[in-house]
Amino acid sequence: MPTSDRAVQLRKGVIELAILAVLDREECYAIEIIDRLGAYPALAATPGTVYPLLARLTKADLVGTRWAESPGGPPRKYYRLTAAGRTSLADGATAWGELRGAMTEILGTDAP
Amino acid sequence: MPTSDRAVQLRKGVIELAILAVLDREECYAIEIIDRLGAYPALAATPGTVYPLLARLTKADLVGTRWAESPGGPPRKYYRLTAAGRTSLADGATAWGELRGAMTEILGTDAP
DNA sequence: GCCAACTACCTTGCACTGCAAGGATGCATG
DNA sequence: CATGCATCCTTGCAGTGCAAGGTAGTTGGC
Repeated sequence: MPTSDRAVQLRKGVIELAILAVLDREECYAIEIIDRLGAYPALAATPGTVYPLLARLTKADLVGTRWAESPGGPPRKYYRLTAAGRTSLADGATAWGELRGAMTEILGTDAP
Repeated sequence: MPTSDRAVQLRKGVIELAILAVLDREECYAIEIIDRLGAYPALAATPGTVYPLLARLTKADLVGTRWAESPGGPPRKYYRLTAAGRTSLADGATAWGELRGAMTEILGTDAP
């Protein structure tokens, strides 16, 4: 077992959680994911970050892939959540909530 | 400068920010800091994490140190924020707020 | 036809972080 | 003095994020 504690993973893997959340909304290909994250400056990630991460997620069976033609350009590899991915997303969201709550208390700054 | 972008740092350095926040409230020695963080399971950290981190913060002049006798036991090294540390804490809190906002939107789960 | 530009895929190598494990030292009590 | 406790700290590993760079298919001007 690499790390049984979810919270520990979370502190490093905020982007992973964000990607799972994006894919929970709709099937996307990599560059689409990068664009979606780029809409939030705090979450912006580069291909060098996203591609290895998607490879990890695929290997862990949290996402599945599908090739599809594109209307002009090379074919696209679409990613979507598996059942395990949805479970992992739910766990991650819970852990995120705990981290967020703890940080809010410790920072003492309450923002709406 | 290793990293000019604060948000990038934050994703890895949540614990660093938490420690700055603890020291903003009161001067502490290392084991006290570990106990304060341990009050929040999501932020719990071990000595192996905290000592090197405090060494980094000291070297970066974000915290200062002071030795003081203890009532039974070896002397204690107390840490407190410097002016630069307070600035860094404020910056970090802002970056955290942005990350929190982005994650809240992307997760779609709105919790108060 | 053919070359440039664009889109899309992916890999390599480095620096930093978090952590488990383990040491070193001073004080108190049997 | 020997044991226990509080306190300090270091070493070495695994994992993450990222800049930089590399491959391949499609389109469009010439």
